Order: sequence, then C-alpha cells, then structure tokens
Amino acid sequence: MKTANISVLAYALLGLIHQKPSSGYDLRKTFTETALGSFSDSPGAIYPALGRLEKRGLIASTVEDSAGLRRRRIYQLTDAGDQALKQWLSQPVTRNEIVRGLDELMLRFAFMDRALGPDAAIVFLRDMGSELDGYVPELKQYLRDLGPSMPLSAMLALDSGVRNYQTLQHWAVYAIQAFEKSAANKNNSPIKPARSGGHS
Amino acid sequence: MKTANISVLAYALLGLIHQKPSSGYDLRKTFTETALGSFSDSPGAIYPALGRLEKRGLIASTVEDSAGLRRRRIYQLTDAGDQALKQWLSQPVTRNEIVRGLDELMLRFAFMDRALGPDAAIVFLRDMGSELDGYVPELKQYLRDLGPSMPLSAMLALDSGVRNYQTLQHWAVYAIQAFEKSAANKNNSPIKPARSGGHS
DNA sequence: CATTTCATGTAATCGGTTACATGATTAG
DNA sequence: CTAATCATGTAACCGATTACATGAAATG
Repeated sequence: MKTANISVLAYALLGLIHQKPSSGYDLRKTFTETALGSFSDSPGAIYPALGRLEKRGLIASTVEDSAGLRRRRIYQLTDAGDQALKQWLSQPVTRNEIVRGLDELMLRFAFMDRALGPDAAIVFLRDMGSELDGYVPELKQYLRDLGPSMPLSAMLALDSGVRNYQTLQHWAVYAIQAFEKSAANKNNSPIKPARSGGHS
Repeated sequence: MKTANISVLAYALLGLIHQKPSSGYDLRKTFTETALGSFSDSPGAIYPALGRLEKRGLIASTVEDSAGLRRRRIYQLTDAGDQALKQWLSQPVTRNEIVRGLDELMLRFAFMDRALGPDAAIVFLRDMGSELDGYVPELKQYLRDLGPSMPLSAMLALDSGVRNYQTLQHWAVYAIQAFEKSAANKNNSPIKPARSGGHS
C-alpha cells in the first residue's frame, strides 16, 4: 500500500470534491473567489492534478451533458480517495508542521469536521494547542537571546512570527469553545426532528 | 534590461550574502538553525541556486584555501546583485502580496534596514499598515456574511486568518515605534565613541 | 583507525507557472 | 454578429525535493 506523494494542492482538491462533487472549473472558481489558502487558480495546475488523481484512482469523473452548456467533467471521490483524504486529515499535529507549513495545517483543519466529525477537530485543536504551548516559550526565549544582536528589522520580523503563533494559541482555545458550544446547541436543537429519542 | 525570474529562495540567498559573504554551507546552516522563513536546507536546492545566481552575474565566488579545512567557496554580491536585491526590497507593498505570500513580504522586511536603511523600513511598514487597514475590515465582512453558511471548522480556519492579519496590523504600529525609538537612541548614543564629533 | 563534521556537488523526478489553443454558449 | 463567459485542455520551462556521491579534516 504505497501512500505515495500527494501534493497539498491535490489534497485541497480532494477535500473540496469531498464536500461537493465538482468540475475543474468549479474548483478553479473556488480558489479564485474564496480566501482559500492562496492556491493557484490556473488551469495548468488544476487539470493536470485532477488527471493524476484520477489515474491513481482517488477520484472518478462522469461527463455531464444534461445542461445546455459545454460538457462538464464532474469529479467525485472514490473509496480510495475518501480513504486517502481521511488519512491525511488524521495525521497528528507535529512540531515540524507547525514550524513550516502552517498553511497546510489550517487547510487540513478546514476540511476536518465535515470529513472526520467535530470530535476529530477538537482533538486536532488540543494537540495543536499543547504543541504551541511548548513552542511559543522557546521562540520567545530565542528572541530574547538573539534579538539584540540582530538587525532591527530582522528582530521585528521574528517578533511578528512569535505574535502570530501566540495569536494561534489563543485561537485554538477559542475554537475548542466554539465546537463545544456547537455540540451543546445540537442536543436541544429547536428545529430538528420530534422523532422521539436519538440514542442512549 | 530583463528583470527575469528570481525565486524567493534566491532572494533569500542574496539577502544573506549581502549581510555577510558566505559559503553554501554557511547558508544552509542559517536555514536550518535560525527560524528563517522555513526554507529548504537541502544542498540540492541551495548549490544549484547559487550556481544560477553566479551564472547571471549577481554573485561572485572566490575559493578560500587559507584555513586547514576543505576548500570553501565564498560568495559575495556583485554590483548587479546588490542592485537586484535593492530593487526587490524597494517594491511597493501590494494587496496581492498581502493576500498570498506574506512570507515573502516578511523576508523582504527582514533584510530591509541593512540594505536600504531604516527610513525605507518605516515606509514599508506604513504602506503595509494602510493596506491592512483596508483589507482587514473586508475580511471581517466576508466572515460575517459567509461564515454562518460554512462548515464550522472552515469558518474557524478563516477566522484564524483574520486574526493573523489583525495581529500583523498591530505589529506594524509597534514596529514603526521601534524604529523611531531606535533612531532617537542613535542621536544621543551613550556607549558610542568619545571620538569628539561624528559628523555634522 | 573509525566516525563525525565540514563541505560541495550531481541526477532523476515531478509538480507548478506561464502561455497558448480551442470551442461552445449566452448576452448585448 | 461580436464579445464575454463557461469550460477543458496542452506544452515548454524551470525549480524544488530526494537521494546519492565524494572527499577532506577533526575527534575520539
């Protein structure tokens, strides 16, 4: 079972297709129009990536000729694709990922509750939080030690990084609360069914 | 005058070499050891990049055989390289750069005061600040409008982005103050020379 | 004398960028 | 009928990743 090289762009495509089967054009538009992590909206990136994913059996396409428009090739996840996406999302939060590749981390998080459910998202947030609890003090120490010997703008650039991580730390706490509140609201949901008991 | 394609990595190399003539090995170590914007420390990235920069005449190398160690190839900027670096650093702060490529923006800033002086850094910060003053409210509006219709974790991911930009906004203000304070300290420097008058 | 550290390189591969090509459909 | 939008692709180029190769000097 080779869990071979799948690029971040490819995972982003898998995640979006998981949320809703889409054409290449739809996906491009998503990248241009939404604030989604700054991916290239260029056809030269997306269509080949979709082709590769299909060749690997992670997505499957059907040509839609129903509407009057030009034929659209709609992709959806295969079982293997769903599995690959979930495996990617299930990876633990590592220090290394926090240091480089925060973007990828947030991308994973953005897809998380839909694909794995809110519990997984909370685990992710807790892991990230405790990783940050270790990392932020180290960064601050580093800044205190080496800052004075650096050019002022270099020191400030580093300071900006530290502030970002601190912000992220606070955000993680907030996000956990948001998930807990959302879970609480679901229990006595005012709109949903009168269908007697859920479970337990 | 072709201002051709120079990669971010290549600019990082130019910036570091500007601060201090260095060997490929030195530069690698800088990337691994410092918190510098998460560049690859792999020889397969750096040595070819240095080779290309030399071929383009932006850096020049001399082999140092003085010490007992293996020969080290030390690079330093040429006039053209210095010019290219300064041109890169002088680019105005655009909205587009803020949306994608914040890393590159901070990298530029980190090299700025050494290469262009504190005044340029302050201009940069002011530009970035006013760009953010326009962007952050837009992002907040976007979040308010579309947030409720998104999956919770997607909304939170977006919220994290907004918080980062806000943090950056505050940082820019702080950084300007830091530069002003530094300039003030230079006037009546308490440690520096007793060598009668500096200038003026 | 073996291992680690210093130090520079090369080759295969692969994905992203840029730019171009094409063609159908809808709106003015 | 022309322009804009929808929609999918291809080809050239280039740089980054990974892994391998080499070799000298310091360290134990």
